[in-house]
Amino acid sequence: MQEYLIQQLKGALQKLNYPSIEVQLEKPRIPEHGDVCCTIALSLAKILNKPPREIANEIKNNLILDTSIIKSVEIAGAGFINFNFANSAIINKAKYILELNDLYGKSNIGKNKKTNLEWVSANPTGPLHSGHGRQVCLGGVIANLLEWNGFDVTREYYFNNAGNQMKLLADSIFARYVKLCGGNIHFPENGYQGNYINTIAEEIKIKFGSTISRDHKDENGKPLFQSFGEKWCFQSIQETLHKLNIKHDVFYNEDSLYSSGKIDEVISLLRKKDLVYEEEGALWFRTSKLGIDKDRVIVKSTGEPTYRLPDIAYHQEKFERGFEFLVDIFGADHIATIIDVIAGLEALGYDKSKVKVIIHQMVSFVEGEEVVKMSKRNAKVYTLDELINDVGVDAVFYFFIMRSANTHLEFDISLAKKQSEENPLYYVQYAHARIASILRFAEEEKYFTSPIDILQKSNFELVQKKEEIELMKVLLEFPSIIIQSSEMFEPHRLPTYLKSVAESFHRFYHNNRVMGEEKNTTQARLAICVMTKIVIKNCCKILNVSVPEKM
RNA sequence: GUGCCCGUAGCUCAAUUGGACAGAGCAUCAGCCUUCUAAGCUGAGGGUUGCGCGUUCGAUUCGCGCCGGGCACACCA
Repeated sequence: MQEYLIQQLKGALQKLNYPSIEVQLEKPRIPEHGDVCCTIALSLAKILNKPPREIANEIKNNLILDTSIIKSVEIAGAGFINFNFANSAIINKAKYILELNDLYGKSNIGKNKKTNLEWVSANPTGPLHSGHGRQVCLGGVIANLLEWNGFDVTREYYFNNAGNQMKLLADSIFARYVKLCGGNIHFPENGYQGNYINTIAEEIKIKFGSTISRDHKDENGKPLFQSFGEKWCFQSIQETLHKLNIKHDVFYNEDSLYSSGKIDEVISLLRKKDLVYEEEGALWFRTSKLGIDKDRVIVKSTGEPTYRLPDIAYHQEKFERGFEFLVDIFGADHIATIIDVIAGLEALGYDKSKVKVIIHQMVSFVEGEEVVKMSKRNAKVYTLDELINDVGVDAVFYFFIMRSANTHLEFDISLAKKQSEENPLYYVQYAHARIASILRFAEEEKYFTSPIDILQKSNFELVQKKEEIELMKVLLEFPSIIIQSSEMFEPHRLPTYLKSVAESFHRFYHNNRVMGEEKNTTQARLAICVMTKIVIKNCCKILNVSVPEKM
């Protein structure tokens, strides 16, 4: 329908000998302004030096439109051209929803582009905490969205199990272990204080007795406290991800960047471009040459690189593995590093438009009036597991995705827990359950309920009511919502859209009885129910939210 | 102090990538169940989009300057 209109508008412009600027259609906010509108007359006004309404009128007079597709054309406001679609056109298009079913909403704008999405990437020093949830969910949904749009997505997790942080983990566990065994040693400064450290220490005590030393080796000859701690933490992280139905394809260890020589390679490449220099025993990256306020150290005087260097090498390595598009998701607290990494990549000759970095703002949790304190300092960490236990997987996804990533998110735990009308998740799920209930009834009454049967055997002429048409219009927006959300990396558009679907459905349901009307009308309305169910189901699938048959 | 993000109804947030009278939910108030799920529907009130300039036919959206909040500013990751 839209393509048709654009063609006709282009034709009219040609006839009028107007410059052929790009014709775009928009969806007006207010329904009275039509199903779609066109602002081309406004854009042309300046070029042609003519009042926009006059231009709009000329365009309108030169349009030849099929009335079975476009019902009406109106000039309004400053020079908007508003169009209304004919019901028959809407109905015909809506039939595709039944035909496509599980595939409805998919596109191929990604053209199979090899895409790497890296996220979560927490180091194995503890369980995921609730704040990680935002990133976990964002990445999960964005990966799904990209796949729905035809990208070839590899889900990747980058971790570092070397260095000071792991030693600190081991020291922390050992200190707790000694305490459990009746001894007393100083707990490391800045050590990890979570309760899980105790848990790990207890497990070690049970398994290895109470007399092993700090440098006790495991069966592979590695320091036991570190390797045990790492394994424990990684397993915890993976179990949490598993609960959320998140599966990474690749776990990439930072270590391989060193063993493969990638790190040294990056240094020598930067050196060739005169972007590094030595000072006070450290190696500095001349970021000030790249539009950044000051230079940064990339290799400490101890010989260890800072995180920037492996991060640059890692991104380079991803390109070398053949990825055409890299997507990273980071919390706002990483903003400074990303700028350096991108600058580094650009300096090495990579196209920064092939790297998309999504930065999400922090999350605060509230329980009723109370703010849930999250502190790494003390032992009171609200873990992601606890959050999942408190509100369930569906609410975790829905609430984290519901808001735009670049604003601070307030996660209301008590609201997410509530099994009541206040909870926006239920509004959507309830619509699905309602439809499922109607369909169960319809099956008993021997109506067609499968999409294919309905498509072939229903008389769509009988769909005439206002709420029926309005609902179909909303359902027809789905594919473009998916494309927009993906192109803009804004999955929060999905819950917003779902709400409008549920709203239109509930209104339709309230004003029109499905079962019990004349038989053909009943069948036609069942068709609308099935279409709606398909859209809710497909959208929820991307969101990782379940669609209950009963509530 | 410097960089990034945010500021929209009492609260939590939208706003189609610059469009028409800025929209929802919650909360408040008033209605609707003998019928397929009332976790629903209908209506009412509630706003100088933090403030001020500027660009534009047109600004919540873009630019500049203030004010307020968050995050980051290590030879930590």
